[in-house]
Amino acid sequence: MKKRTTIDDVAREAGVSRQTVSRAMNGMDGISVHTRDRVLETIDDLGYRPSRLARGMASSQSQTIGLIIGNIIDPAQANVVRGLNDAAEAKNHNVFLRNSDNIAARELEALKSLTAENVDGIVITSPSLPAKTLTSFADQNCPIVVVHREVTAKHVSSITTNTERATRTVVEYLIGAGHQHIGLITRMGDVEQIRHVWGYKETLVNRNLPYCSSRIAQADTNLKGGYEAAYKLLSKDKNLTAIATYNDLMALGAMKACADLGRAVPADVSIIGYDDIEFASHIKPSLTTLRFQGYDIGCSAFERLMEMINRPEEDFPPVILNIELVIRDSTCTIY
Amino acid sequence: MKKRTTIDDVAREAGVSRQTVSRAMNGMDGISVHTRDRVLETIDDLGYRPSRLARGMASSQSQTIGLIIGNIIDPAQANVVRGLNDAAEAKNHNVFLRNSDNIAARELEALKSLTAENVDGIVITSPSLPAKTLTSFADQNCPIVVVHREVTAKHVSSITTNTERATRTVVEYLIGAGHQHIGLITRMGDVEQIRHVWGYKETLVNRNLPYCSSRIAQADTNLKGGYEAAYKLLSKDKNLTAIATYNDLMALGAMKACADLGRAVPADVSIIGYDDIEFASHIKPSLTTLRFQGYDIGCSAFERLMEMINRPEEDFPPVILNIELVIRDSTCTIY
DNA sequence: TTGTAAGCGTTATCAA
DNA sequence: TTGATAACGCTTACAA
Repeated sequence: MKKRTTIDDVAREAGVSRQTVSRAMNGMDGISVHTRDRVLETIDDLGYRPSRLARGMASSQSQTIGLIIGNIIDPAQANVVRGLNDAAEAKNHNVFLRNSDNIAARELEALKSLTAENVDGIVITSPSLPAKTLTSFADQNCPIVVVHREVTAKHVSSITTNTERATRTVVEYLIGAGHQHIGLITRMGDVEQIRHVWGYKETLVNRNLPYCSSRIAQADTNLKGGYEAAYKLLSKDKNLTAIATYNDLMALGAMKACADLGRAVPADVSIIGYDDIEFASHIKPSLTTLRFQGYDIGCSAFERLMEMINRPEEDFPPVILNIELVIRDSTCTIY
Repeated sequence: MKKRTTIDDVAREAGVSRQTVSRAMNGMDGISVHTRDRVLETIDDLGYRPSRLARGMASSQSQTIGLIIGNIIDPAQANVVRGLNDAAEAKNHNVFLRNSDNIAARELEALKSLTAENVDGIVITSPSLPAKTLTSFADQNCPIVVVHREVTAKHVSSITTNTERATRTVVEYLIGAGHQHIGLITRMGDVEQIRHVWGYKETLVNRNLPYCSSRIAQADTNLKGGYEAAYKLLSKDKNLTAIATYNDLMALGAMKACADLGRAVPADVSIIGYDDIEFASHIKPSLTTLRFQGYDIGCSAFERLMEMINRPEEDFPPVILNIELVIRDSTCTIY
């Protein structure tokens, strides 16, 4: 239990003032090269590390950001966490993580607690909260980056795919492969869910195929949700030959439902996911899916947030990510 | 962009001193019920939230702990994060997360940076680092809870299963089911890996079955690692009828290898995992595995760490968790 | 029961 | 190029 080494210890040891030490370690100018080197060496000798707390107090920048995530058990989202964490670490920033379980009330609670913790900014993925709530927090001196949903406002910026377009891509692909009876497994009500359904409906209508809301099932965005939704869909509509899902977890759940119902994938039913988690390619049959680059998106979200913190008055247009369809063995052509 | 509400604002508004506000909000005594209520009301009116930074500075307790995890993409580990986060949130604590990718050097880096960040304590899962390194950090006024490995020292405490015993349970079960040629997929060198191999070897020897080191493969503890290890094992030893793995991810990878090699699970090869992640029961065939209660363990790790922080001089004996074998469809009896 | 004063370890501001 | 001094928002110790 030794006492903490402080900036004053370094100053005394190096025979300079506290402020000079500060200048040296923060790479500010107004200090001679010679002095800086000596101070840096002393810092090293003493194993000195500045206190984040004291820094935060003095500079009113905590070097800490918040990350609110729906479900960390989902590997796609875990990848966002990993990317954001690595990017933050590289810039000497810390991350407070909050798991919302995709519940709006918990997102709100997380937003409140994080702002109270003096974080410099917040990244939130697939929020269920209304845009208005988000912007009200952003106005309180706390920029927000929204991942996986488009929200445009002062101090708010988005990094997202175009869900509607992505869904069109998927459904087009299935129709092109000869499927006429396509089911959709989507998440519970929220803006993204509406876009998901739109993309689906629109494509069917454009292609002169019947649209039928009974072929849409809403469920929790996890294995169990996907399983139950697919089970229901396939049980009540024997004609379905394909199902598109909101994410890979749901797709894998749907594959299990097919197995339990004695429907072969892809021979009887084609399944298509969204995310391309590692499991997608390590399962039999491997999963056709849309690729979501979670890790990179986590990094980008951090970079974007830093820009917003450093240039508060600037507007940052949303980043719309490209989507890539990865065709594997869970889908096939029918005649 | 409004200015932060401080304790002084509350004090002024309530017509009391700063100290009285502090007493009221921290539930200390030496304050009249009447005054407290008035102060609390003012706090509420003003929407005041104390600054974690200032608190940390003044009390030299940051209300923040560190969590170093091997691989957050692994759902079993993600569950630990979730449990620990929820427990911490309930006690108004924050968590700094570090992903080590199971690399000892990154664990060390994380340990260094976290202690520099004035965390009150650290939880680390399955560390590769030598016990000595861990204890040296613990001595620096930073208690450590080690999950998934037993380390006993002053200011260090463990929550773990007995890997050796767990492995014995698994191998006994397989032998009892008639298997005589059992392979083992384990992680890269580390204390736990040695225990894993011991439990395996010991059981074989006790049951008078040949032990053969070529039936052991070491790999990364993920899907790819499990896939490659199983592929190698099954290719070079056609007699194997069962494989025990270090975790479910590796087991699922192994199942894919079986599929690619045209070996049916469980008819030709029985596979057994460790963790019981959600996928284990949502895959075809469902995975026989040992249950690891990640969420609860995360909670316990936090509680334990709080105890250690509050009672620094006390010794905390390791918690050895019970293991439960969950028999599903990836294993079968052979004759 | 309440208030006053002195830190905690930095950065920011201004003076030398 | 440097250094002294004042914040930052809170807790702790002590005085009233």
